[in-house]
Amino acid sequence: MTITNRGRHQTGRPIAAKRVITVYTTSANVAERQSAPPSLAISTVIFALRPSESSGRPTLWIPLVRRIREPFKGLWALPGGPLTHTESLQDAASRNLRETTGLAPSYLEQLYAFGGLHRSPTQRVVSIVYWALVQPTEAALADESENVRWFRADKLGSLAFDHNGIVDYALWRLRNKLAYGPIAYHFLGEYFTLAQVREVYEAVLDTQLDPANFRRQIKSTPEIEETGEYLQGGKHRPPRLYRFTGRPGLDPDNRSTP
Amino acid sequence: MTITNRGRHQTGRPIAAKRVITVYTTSANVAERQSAPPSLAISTVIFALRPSESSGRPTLWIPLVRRIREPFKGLWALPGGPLTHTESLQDAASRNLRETTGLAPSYLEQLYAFGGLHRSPTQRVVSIVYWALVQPTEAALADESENVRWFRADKLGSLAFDHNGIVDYALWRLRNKLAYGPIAYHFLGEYFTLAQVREVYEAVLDTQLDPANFRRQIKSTPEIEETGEYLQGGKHRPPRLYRFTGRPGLDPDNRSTP
DNA sequence: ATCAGTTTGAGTCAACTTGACTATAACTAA
DNA sequence: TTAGTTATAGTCAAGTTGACTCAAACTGAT
Repeated sequence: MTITNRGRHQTGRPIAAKRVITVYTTSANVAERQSAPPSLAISTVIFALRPSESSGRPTLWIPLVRRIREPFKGLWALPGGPLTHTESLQDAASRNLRETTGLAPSYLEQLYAFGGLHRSPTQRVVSIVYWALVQPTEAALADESENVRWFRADKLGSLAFDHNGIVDYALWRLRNKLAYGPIAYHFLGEYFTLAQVREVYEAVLDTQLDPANFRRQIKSTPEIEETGEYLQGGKHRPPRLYRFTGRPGLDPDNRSTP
Repeated sequence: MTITNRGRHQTGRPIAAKRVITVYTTSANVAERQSAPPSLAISTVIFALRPSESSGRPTLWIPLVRRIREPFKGLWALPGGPLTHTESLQDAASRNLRETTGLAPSYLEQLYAFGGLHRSPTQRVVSIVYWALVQPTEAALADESENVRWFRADKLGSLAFDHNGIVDYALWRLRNKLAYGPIAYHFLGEYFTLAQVREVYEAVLDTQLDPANFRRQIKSTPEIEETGEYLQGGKHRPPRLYRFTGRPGLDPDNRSTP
């Protein structure tokens, strides 16, 4: 939509009016590629917390899939795929996530539409990228195979296409949202202690936070609710369990959902 | 890009592999439409400050274009058009802006990719929407015609497609950015007084702000610089002129530009 | 039973920020 | 010269933040 004009150059639809006949094929030549509309793909940057091998403390991990064909055959890339006609962008991201990693996200938000001319050497592709958070219980069950593997977010190596830049941007966004919005809870289960929330912040922002000040700040946010429950089993005073009562929504797809 | 799979269901490219032959035409039937890839359009929400007719104080205005064909023929819509193959998303937005309104934006940022299934009654369209700020000197020169007209942002009436929702979201984003980031200056020229900055805030946020407190806060931001110049000509003490020294960049397209 | 070790959770205090408000400065117009 | 207007500095109380102290409540070892 959004096809508008002043009655001079443009004609209603993007390509329609010329009655272009386009043959898509994997070996399309340059002329054919130039007349084809840019392909549209959906990708997702998925974040989960998993214990680091060294320290055991939670750290940020991202699942990637290995490319099994050119371009960038053999390199790791973000999970993604085409957009089908019967699903919205967010549904496509969701489906994609499920198909490649077996995961159901607890938070899913559009990140950005990447459409630079030379993102792929073979084709003009516009990628609409989402970012997702999954809970550790989910992440532990996630499919892992020869072609799907989890990586520490700070040790990714060189990825296919412009995916390193996309991950950097997703990380920036995640840190930003964490600092300003109630997002940390989507990394956790329904009940959690304030220390667990702090561990999320410490892992994502890569800093140490003062426990006393942190709990004061978190407790002052309205989206969190005390329960009467306590987490037993530690070698110390049992911490109280809390529950998240807020709703995610900020972007247009989520804003109206009640 | 981002076409990845586990070697089972998917095949490299979205549609390519089946060697589909697709005929695009304005009267394409349902079967043809379903096999065509979703069309990609670029639209822009353009904001400028113009004096209100009633009070004379600056208020937010948006240029719209009239649709000259179905669907929604006769209704007002956001300026937009197709994405060509030789331009990036941002360039397409920029060109579009220039072609429909004659404007050059002083700020341009991606807003969101809208891709709901039923946004257009005739076609599946994914719109990548940008939002732009233009300076009032520019806005005053802007083309206006039978099919291009400026509207007050708070009095738009019913627009084509889902454009009312898009404008609402753009407004929300503008207000957010204004509150947290150095964005107000893009509504103004190179030199400005602190009172002018305050007028921008008051117009966009639709509130009254205390002049003394406002100047204290603004002066504490590093992106602003005192000049030795003063604005003469008022019926009062001449205010000092300031200059904006920061850079816009936050999203991936702008982050690296030095 | 008691004690050492741990984390939870409340509280204190100084530095800083914010909103409401006062006062003076510097111009124009009458 | 004076009234009107906005610019700009400053004060003060309330609220927030970061560094820090300390008691509470558990476990495990002695």
